[in-house]
Amino acid sequence: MAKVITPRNEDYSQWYNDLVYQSGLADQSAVRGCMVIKPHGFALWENMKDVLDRMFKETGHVNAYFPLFVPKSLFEAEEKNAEGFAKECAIVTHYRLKNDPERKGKLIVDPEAKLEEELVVRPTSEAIIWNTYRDWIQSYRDLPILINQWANVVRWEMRTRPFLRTAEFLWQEGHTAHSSSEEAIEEALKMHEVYTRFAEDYMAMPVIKGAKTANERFAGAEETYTIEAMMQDGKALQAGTSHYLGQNFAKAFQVKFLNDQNREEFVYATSWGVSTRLIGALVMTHSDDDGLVLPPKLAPIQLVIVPIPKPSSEIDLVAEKILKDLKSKGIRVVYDRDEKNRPGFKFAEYELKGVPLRIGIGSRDLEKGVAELARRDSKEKVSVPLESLVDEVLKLLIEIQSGLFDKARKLRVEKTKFLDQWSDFEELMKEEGGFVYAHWDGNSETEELIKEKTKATIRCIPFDPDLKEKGQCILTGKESKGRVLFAKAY
RNA sequence: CGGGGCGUAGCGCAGCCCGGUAGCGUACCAGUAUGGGGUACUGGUGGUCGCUGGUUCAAAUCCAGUCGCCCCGACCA
Repeated sequence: MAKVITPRNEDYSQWYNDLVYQSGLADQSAVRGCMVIKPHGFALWENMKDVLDRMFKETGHVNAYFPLFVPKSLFEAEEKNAEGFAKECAIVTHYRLKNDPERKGKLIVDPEAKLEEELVVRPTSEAIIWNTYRDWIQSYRDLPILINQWANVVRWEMRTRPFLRTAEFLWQEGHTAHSSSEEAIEEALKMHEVYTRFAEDYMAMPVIKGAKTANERFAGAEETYTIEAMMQDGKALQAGTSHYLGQNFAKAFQVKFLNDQNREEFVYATSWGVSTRLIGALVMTHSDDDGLVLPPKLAPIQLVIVPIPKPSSEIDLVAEKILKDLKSKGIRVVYDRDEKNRPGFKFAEYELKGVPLRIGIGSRDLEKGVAELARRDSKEKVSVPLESLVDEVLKLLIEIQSGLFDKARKLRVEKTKFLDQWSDFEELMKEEGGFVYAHWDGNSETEELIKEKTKATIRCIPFDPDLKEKGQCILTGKESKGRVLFAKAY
C-alpha cells in the first residue's frame, strides 16, 4: 500500500491534492504558485486541446500567436480591463543580470539595465491583440477576424491550487472582430455553445449555461457568458467563459472600419477562453477514492491489457492480437508486459491513473477462451469470450462515457434546490451546500450582501426559459425577473 | 499583507523538551522464493539535520538572525 489517497468524505480538498500528485497529473515546482504538468496530465490536456482546436476550426477560426509581453502603455489603454487585472500582474522591469561584486558566483539585477517602459506579462491578450488588429482593419471587408491562440498566461494569485488556480496556466483565447454588434454577440454565444458541447459530450460534465452578473463579469466586457459545473462537493466551478466586448477595446485602441455606407465605425469584439483548469474540473467531477476516473473520449489510455500473473508466450500471442484489433478501431491501448510489477500493483496503478477499461489475461482464462474485462467507473468485472472482446470493449467505452455524464447530472439534480425563504438559503449554504435557484432583485449590493452572509455567489443568470418566472428577491423581497443560480464557487 | 504550522535520505515522518557516533516506514539496488488485487524474506545504497552566526569540550537538539514552503483569510478563471 504505497500510495494512499485521503478519502473524499474526510477532506475533499486534500483528496484532490493527493489525487493530482499521486496519479501523475502534476508535480510541485520550485516556483511559487506554479506547477509542473507531468506527462499524464499533459496528455490529457493535449486530448482536450485537439478536440477544442478541431471545434474552433470547424466554426471558422484560425490559430495565431501574439507576444507574451505587453508594454504597460498598451495594457492600460482599456481602463476597466487594466484595472481588473492590475493587482495580479507580473512585470518585467529589467533585461540583464550581472555578477554580484559582493558575493562571488552570484548574480544581481543590473541597475543599469532598466527598461524604459515596463512590460506586463500577459494575464490575457486583449491589449496586444487589439493594438495589432488596428493595423489589420480598414474596411468591413476585412471583417470578421476570427483568431484563436494557444498560450500561457500569468496571473499572480494569492492562493493557488493545482490546475484550479495557478500563477501560470495554459489556455486558449479566442479574439474576434466584427462589423456589427449582432454578429459579435452571435459569435460569443456560438463559442459558449462550443464550450457547452465540449464539456458535456467529451468531458461528460453537465453544465449550466448562463450570463454573469455585472459583479462577476470579465473586466472590459459588456456581457460574459459562462458554463458552470458542479463538483462532487457541491461547489460550482466556472469551466469556460465567452465575452461580448462591445466596442470597448476598439475605442481604447482606435480600431475603426468603414462600413458599406462608407461611414466610419468602431469594431465590435468578442473573446473567449478555457484553460488547464478544465483538468481540475474533470478530476473533481468523476474521480473517486481509488484515483482518477476519466471519460473514455479524453483518457490518454483507454484500455490496458495486464498479463496474469506475468507475460508468457501464450498470453503474448493473445494480447498482441487484441492490441492490434483494438488499435485498428482507433482505441488508445497499451499492453503492460512489465515484469517488475505484479498484477495487483498494476491494477491499482491504472485505476489511480483513471484508465477506463482493463483486460486481464491469465492461463485459466486462456483455457476457457475468455479474458477478464474490468471497468474503472463501476469496478465491475466480467468474463468475455475472446471472439466478442473487441465489440464488448467498443460498447463499454460508449456506455462508460454516457454513464459518467448521467451520474454527474444525477448528483447535480440531487444537490440543486429551489428556495424562496432566506432562512432556508442560509441554512443550506451553511450545511450541505450545492446549487440554489433563487430570486434576486438584480442589484449588485444585494449580491454582495448575500456573499458576505453565506459565501455563496451568483454563478450565473441561467438561460433556461423555465427560470424566467417573476418573483420576489430571496433577501430583500423586492421584485425579481427570474431565478438565478447561487453556489459557493472554486 | 494578517493568523497558524513546518523545514532531518527521493517521499512521509520520529529524534529536539532534558546537548554526547542520525533513526523508522516507504522508495531504490542485489538475491531467493512467490505469483488471478498494491508479495515475503535476506542483504545493501543513500542525509554538510533549510541557511548564517552565537553559546558549549561537544549542537539536529539551546539562543539570535535569515531564507523557503504549506494551511486558513483578503484576491481570483
